Amino acid sequence: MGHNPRPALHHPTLETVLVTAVLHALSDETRLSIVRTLHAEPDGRACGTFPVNVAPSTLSHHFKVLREAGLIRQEDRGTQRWTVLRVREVDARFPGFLNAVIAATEVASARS
Amino acid sequence: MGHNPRPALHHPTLETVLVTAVLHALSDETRLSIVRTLHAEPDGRACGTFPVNVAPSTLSHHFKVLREAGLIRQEDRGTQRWTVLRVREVDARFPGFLNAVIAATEVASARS
DNA sequence: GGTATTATTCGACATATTTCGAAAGAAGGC
DNA sequence: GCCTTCTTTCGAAATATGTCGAATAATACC
Repeated sequence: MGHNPRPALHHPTLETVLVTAVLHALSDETRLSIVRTLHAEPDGRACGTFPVNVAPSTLSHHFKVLREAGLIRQEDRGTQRWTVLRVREVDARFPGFLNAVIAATEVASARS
Repeated sequence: MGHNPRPALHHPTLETVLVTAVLHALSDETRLSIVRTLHAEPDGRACGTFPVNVAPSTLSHHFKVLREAGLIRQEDRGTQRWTVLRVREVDARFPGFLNAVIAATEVASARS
């Protein structure tokens, strides 16, 4: 590999994450859309493949907020950064929360 | 009554409220504390009785955010403004969501 | 009408957050 | 080593948000 490998990403344990940080992370339209997409695709996705309308730098910002809120796990695969939702960990920490949020967004988009 | 009664407060129907607005409303420590307090007291409370540490003007701001997110209902009783959580309406619109959020905060405060 | 109580509004300030383009950087292929 | 691909970082700008004190305003009591 290269002589300066990318630094390892920090993934906080769910126990250290504030409830308000999680709620804040999900209160943004773009981040909520990312989480919905990942919830429907347990195998995850590469950064550049999400159906969102923001600049790549803004997307990096949003991934960072989600990662620091403990909602996603990311790892590098070649030039791509792969993202999965930390469903089990979030469900263990906040039982029923993620499903309720996803369900709430589905009602909203069904009405649109 | 007086000749200039206070204008009626606007309480949006839950159908018109964005999921992100609800999540945003709850992503603040003070507002989350208000919602927890109200969840435990279905009869509601007067504005000045909540165990929070902010100025009255800031509290008014937070009540406004919660009201506009459709989470609380407020009415005037003499010089007091009474507040209740709109539990049934929120549960009807976002089944399981409110309980999951409250449960999440209880885990958090149990760990403190 | 004056006073007390309760709460809001107003305006200002500080901080937080979202956004982007340009530059930078790592991995991979040739 | 160069080029391509993918993504991040940096710095800046705009917007959003939380905070407060002072002033305002309605209700209630006398």
